[in-house]
Amino acid sequence: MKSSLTIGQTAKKAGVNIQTLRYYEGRGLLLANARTEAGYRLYSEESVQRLRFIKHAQELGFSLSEIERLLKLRVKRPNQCEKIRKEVEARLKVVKDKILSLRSIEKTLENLRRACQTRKISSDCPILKSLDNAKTKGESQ
Amino acid sequence: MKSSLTIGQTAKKAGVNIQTLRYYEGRGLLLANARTEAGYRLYSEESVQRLRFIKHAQELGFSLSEIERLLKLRVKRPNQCEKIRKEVEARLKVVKDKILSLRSIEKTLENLRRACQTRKISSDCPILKSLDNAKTKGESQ
DNA sequence: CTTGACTCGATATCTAGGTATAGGGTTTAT
DNA sequence: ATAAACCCTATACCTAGATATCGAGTCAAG
Repeated sequence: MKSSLTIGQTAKKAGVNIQTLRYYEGRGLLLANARTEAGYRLYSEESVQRLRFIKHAQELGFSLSEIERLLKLRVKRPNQCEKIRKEVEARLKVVKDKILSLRSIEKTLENLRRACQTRKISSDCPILKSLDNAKTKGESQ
Repeated sequence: MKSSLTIGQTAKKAGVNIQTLRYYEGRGLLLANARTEAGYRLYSEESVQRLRFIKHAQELGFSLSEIERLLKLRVKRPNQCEKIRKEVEARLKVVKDKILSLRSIEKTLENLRRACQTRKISSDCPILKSLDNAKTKGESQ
């Protein structure tokens, strides 16, 4: 017996708004599993999981289109393995870069915490240096 | 001799739009160091660094107000150490949580990459499970 | 068999974070 | 001394990602 949730139950479980589900459906990000006779959307537990993934990923700085790409990743047929592997590789790079940046901020904050404990004054902004491996999109002076 | 950059030079160096600088000034996120007689904004190298930090932090899912909090963190007077330490602790938790989530996604992607190489079919969506330690924020409307 | 909670689609509105434009002054290189 | 390339303020507009509202159909409980 597979669970069938109404849109309201699903939204509540995932902690999102009902219209958000309809909005995601419009974007093709989360489709209902089925509809009742009357046209009511029906969802499953996996829909809830999917919703939570989306919300979580947004907090990590992924846009809805990036999240779509992440959610599409799976090996359906062996012959498209190479294509998928390339895509996985690309997503992986983005994720690893984010982790590196965050670890750099983390280290700075930990230093700052230590400075607090030893009551050492830091008049300049310590966190500024943390991400200064910038991409330098522009050029030199 | 400290460098003085015009708004255009600053924007170019940081790879952002000129109006973005004016917008940030309005938000109190990045003030010009000074103004010329004619009212032209003047920036320093540190402004460029600050801009890059902002842009980078946005990609990690921080909002401008969160970024403001991060940039305000410094020990100005020893008597407010405890207050700052608490704030650092809070920011640190957010950062560490993000790292954990990303590491979980990273692991899933690495598994998927391995599955690709061994041509193992995965009909369901493997990435879904990665963040299933959800927070269940509560309810909707 | 009705009433209140729920759902539908369609459309309008909102917030965050910019980006563009208009009308006018300033600097710089020719 | 004039045109190109800046800069100024103010205001309008834009995109992403939701939320709210409207008028109407549906369902469950008394």
